[in-house]
Amino acid sequence: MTKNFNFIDKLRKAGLRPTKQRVKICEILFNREKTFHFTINDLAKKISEELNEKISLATVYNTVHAFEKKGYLKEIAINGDKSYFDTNITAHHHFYDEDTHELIDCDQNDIDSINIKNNITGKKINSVEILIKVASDNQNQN
Amino acid sequence: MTKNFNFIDKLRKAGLRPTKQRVKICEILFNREKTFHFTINDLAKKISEELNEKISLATVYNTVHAFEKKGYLKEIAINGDKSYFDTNITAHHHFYDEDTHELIDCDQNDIDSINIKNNITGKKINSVEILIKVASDNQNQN
DNA sequence: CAATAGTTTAGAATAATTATAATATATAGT
DNA sequence: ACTATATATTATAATTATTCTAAACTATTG
Ligand SMILES: [Mn+2]
Ligand SMILES: [Mn+2]
Ligand SMILES: [Zn+2]
Ligand SMILES: [Zn+2]
Repeated sequence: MTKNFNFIDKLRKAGLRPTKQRVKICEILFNREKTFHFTINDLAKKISEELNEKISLATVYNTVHAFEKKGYLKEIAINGDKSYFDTNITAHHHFYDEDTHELIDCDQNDIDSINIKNNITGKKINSVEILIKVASDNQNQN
Repeated sequence: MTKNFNFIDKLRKAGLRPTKQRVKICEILFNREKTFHFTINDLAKKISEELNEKISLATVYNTVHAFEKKGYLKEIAINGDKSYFDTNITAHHHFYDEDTHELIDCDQNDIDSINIKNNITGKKINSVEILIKVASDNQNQN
């Protein structure tokens, strides 16, 4: 309850109208201890599980993209299939479990900072991210 | 001409039948000095430009995936929209130009090797890749 | 409260990719 | 070389992720 006022405030500060749907999605995304990595489908499923009311899929897309634009969420590319989003908006690296298709945050202390000795001329670096793909050790050796 | 025999051989060695379409795609992909980064659409366009005959889009998809499975191509994830492929199959990092949507190989000497101090328990690391997103320096400062 | 601008929604539209099933081709065995 | 078999190609349909549309709804401002 108190939390909801926080979300309404948060949305207002970002210039987003605190609609019922946006506040609900905030609750699902940000009322948690740990980072949440999800696809739009994951989120839509969670909404229909945890909520009595439905939110239109278009609204889920719109809201997630609105949050991304305002810096509440980050988009992570894993494959060409679908987009992952991340409630951890700091610069950080990921493990991607190819068995479970899960994204896991990499502890920043576990990787030394990356030094790029030569950038493309006339361009500015916007982000530097590592993706570590892992899989079960006992695999069928083709 | 001599090149084609190489491609036929290359395909045979990988257990792929050297069909007309596969050899043609080999020519387009591998008869070049520099790494080629492309989307299926890029490749399909090149095929229809450089060839007199058409190759069905399904065959382009099938062939690219067959080559990927055999290790002739690598898939690179940039965003959730579409897949990029890479004729440079060695482990390497990329710049992604957000203005032109171009992928550029990063010289291995320009980045020190990455040391991951803690892996996920019970999992084996399959790949470690950096994606450096760059954009024009003189941008609209929102 | 009324006006307005912004939001939600169902459903249509697009775009990337994959599946289907008929036809064609490559290859191994004769 | 001819035939049988497995595999590949193709046009087209189907699927999936995402975005668009336009009408109904709602938050904010005065
Ligand atoms: Mn997006
Ligand atoms: Mn693929
Ligand atoms: Zn993360
Ligand atoms: Zn490359």
